Amino acid sequence: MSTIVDVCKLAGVSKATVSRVINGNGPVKESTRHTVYSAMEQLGYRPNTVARALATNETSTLGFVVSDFNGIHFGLLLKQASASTEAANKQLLVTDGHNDPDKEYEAIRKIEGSCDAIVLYSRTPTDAHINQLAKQLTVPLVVMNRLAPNPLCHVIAFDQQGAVEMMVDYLVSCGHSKIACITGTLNNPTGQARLAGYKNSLLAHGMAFDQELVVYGEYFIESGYRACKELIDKGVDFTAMVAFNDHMAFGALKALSEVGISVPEQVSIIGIDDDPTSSFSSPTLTTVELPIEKMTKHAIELALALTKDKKTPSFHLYTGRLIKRESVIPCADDI
Amino acid sequence: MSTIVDVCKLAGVSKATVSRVINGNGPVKESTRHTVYSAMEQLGYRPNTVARALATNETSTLGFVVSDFNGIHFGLLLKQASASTEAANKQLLVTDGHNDPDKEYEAIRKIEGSCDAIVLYSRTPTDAHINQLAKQLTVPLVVMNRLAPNPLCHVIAFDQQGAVEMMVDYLVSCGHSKIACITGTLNNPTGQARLAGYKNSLLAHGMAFDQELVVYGEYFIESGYRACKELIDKGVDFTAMVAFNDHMAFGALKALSEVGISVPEQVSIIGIDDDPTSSFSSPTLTTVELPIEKMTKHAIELALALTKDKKTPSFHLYTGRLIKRESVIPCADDI
DNA sequence: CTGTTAGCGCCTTCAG
DNA sequence: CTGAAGGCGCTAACAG
Repeated sequence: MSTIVDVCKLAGVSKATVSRVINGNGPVKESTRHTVYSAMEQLGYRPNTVARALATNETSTLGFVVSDFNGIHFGLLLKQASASTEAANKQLLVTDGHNDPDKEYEAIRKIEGSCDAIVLYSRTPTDAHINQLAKQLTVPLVVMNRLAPNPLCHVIAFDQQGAVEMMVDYLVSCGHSKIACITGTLNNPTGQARLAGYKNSLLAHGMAFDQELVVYGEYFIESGYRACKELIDKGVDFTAMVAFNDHMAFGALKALSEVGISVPEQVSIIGIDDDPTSSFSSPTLTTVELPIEKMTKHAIELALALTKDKKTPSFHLYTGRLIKRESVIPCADDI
Repeated sequence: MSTIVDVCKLAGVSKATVSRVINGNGPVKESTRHTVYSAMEQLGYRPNTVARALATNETSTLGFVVSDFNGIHFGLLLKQASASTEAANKQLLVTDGHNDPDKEYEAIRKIEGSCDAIVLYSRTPTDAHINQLAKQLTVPLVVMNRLAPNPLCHVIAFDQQGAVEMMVDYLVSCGHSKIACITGTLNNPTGQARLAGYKNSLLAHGMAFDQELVVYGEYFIESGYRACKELIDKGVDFTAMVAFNDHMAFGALKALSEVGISVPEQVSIIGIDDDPTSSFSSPTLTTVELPIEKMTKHAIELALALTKDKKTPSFHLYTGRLIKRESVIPCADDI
């Protein structure tokens, strides 16, 4: 690989001049600029990224950490992240947090030195983790998927509780009162907020919270299947069901159809995510859409901006949107 | 951020010594090693990744390029890629090729300088693209998803044609003869090989290829829906259907159910991918599983090995595995 | 076992 | 408008 010195020799100029034409800054006479260009071309010269990073103290890459590469929104998330990053002519360094706050912490500290800012999309870390990170990190941090503002870092949030409230409200407005719930993992803020939304909406409608109607899921399709089966096996009576994501709703659909319970005639179902498959299940799934792409775009752009100049920590809340499809209808038991 | 010099001063030793304890190479007296360690700790010192990369000419990161972040296997792929990479204590620099060979080429040239080897998982590039890359790249290249050996780079391949042959063979063995086909995009080797598999298997069974039975899809669920609808609208007669991936099969399932054609009683369907959802559709989907994780692991490990010492280009072929579920049954028309 | 001395390839004042 | 020189932080011979 040829270096800047090779270009210097061939073009008969100094490193400074070559550097100027590479970076398009500083004044260079048109003619010398030209000779330098052709020298570079002749040599197939490409500036060394690493050397440049060392000299400028800028890597021109953005770190992106997700809790688990195999997560639901992952494709969209990275698609958008990559688009926004490339639009700014930067690179994306992505890392998997392995759904474990400690591993995630390690992962972040590891990539810290290779990027100019970090965006964290994760469900696992506690506030303590985040705070520690924000304090230790030498690069700006933008956190997605937190529930509350943080005095130490910027957060792009989604109103998890509000989304589930929206779902339950809708079911109630359709006359349902026996509303089952398949939760997600409850050991993190997202799951907890969603469950709070479920309880809260019931409460708001003067309905009692019944533990028996609640089964535990883990966001995967199988866990929705299993959870719903559990409900059926226990003989719990319900006319509607809230699933903490679309995939689990699909699993529930399967469990219900296996025992001959028809959706939506006997049971209405609603999910969250607006997974692409939701328009193609039978019946099509009523759900709440998360503005993942908008949020991601925002996060990346914020992170990019922070590499230029720090701002005081901000908080941005996004909300979901109800998408009505076939899986919810008025309650048949309704009197 | 403290540098190696700060550690030197505090520990009262030279840079060389500090470097030795950091890298655990070269002899260092136990006691001085200890003082250096505590100095580092006291300062919260962390070696500068970029500087080290410049000095060693090794970035300890691996480039991974996918044709599209929002692709089907993407989650699993990156999950495995990240696992293998981290196992080797390296980082993953991923890039989206935007389903366009030229953009992809640019993307690769761009990350080239930031990694020690590159793994390319893509459908779009032609052999010419690959060859050009292999020639120009200054780091080793491992390509996944090619169909044939390449004299210039290592390839980890999947037997696309064989997979579809397997599918058609199975349908034929079930007595089907009017077998429709929803293709994927046909402007790349994968789609072409799969279509060749379809034709080839028919031929092998002495059956004629009928263009009317073939509709064009683009791997998304909607395109499967649309393609199947097209078939139905045209009044084409078929008792079985091959879809070039599971998602399109789901779309087809929807289209069929909308017009009251029951699967598998009236039409059998088979897909490729073994998508997690395939066990939960109604009916569950017969499909061919791709050993994506194995292939990815292999690719990463090979790439990692190549950073140590180059080997002469190799070719590794993986094959699919038929997974029988409910969506295929013997042909009713069978006499 | 440890220190000295060059670089790695580029950017960036500061002179001219 | 251009060149010289120092430095980014670390590694790696080479001496001692």
